[in-house]
Amino acid sequence: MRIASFNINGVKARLPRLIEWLEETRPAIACLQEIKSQDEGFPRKEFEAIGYHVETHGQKGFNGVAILTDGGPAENVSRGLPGDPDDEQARFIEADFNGVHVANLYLPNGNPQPGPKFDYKLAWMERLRLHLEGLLASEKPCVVLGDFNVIPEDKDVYSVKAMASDALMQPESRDAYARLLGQGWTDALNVLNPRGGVWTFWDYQAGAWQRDHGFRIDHLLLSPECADRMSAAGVDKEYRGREKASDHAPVWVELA
DNA sequence: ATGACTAATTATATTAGA
Repeated sequence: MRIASFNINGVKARLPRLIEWLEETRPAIACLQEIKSQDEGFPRKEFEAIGYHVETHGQKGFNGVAILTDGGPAENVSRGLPGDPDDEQARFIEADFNGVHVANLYLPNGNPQPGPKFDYKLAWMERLRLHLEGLLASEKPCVVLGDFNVIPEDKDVYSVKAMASDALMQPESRDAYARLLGQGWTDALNVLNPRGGVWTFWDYQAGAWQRDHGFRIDHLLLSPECADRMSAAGVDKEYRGREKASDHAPVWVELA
């Protein structure tokens, strides 16, 4: 079964591209970030028409995540990252489908740094770490995926110099990501491409796509139970080059 | 050193993204 993640940068602006991608690659589970839509405004009928069930966790204007499942509804759907009842940003949704637990996240960007947005990012990552402890302890097959807004290592960015002061690759961001992996998660794209050079995001500006100025910030973390079943993982890079594309490309993992 | 794009919003400039 294929499990995919796609930061779509606006579900309404991306609708034709999104339907096209689902029909062409047909993931069993598709996790979306940056739907930029409230739940009631999400165009669910268009997805249901091609056989997907829809679970959303949205808010007005920005953020927002969704889980699409092929041929049946997700179960045990839970919205919001535990640990801070005052956090109103819609960045996390998790559910079970086909015997796998998927946690879909849109981690805060954190720019500009230093500042309150960076503090929020690091606090969010600490909450995530605590929550993922529990998922690992369950010993169920789990995939934690989405837009992590972290460039894990220098090999994951086209230019270290150009991004040096960005929140995405500050030591604090990288340390927090490394602590997650240290719990026992497998970074699927990383283990299959140990030398790096794999990008999932290309900025709209300055011809970044044409120059291949990208970086890897969309990740698929597999629990040991899932890592054993991984048969392939990759980036659907060509979708970044299409008309009215998102600035992210989809990422996916195939589990036996 | 700066700006470049794109999407959404009680919009015609601002916020946010990365």
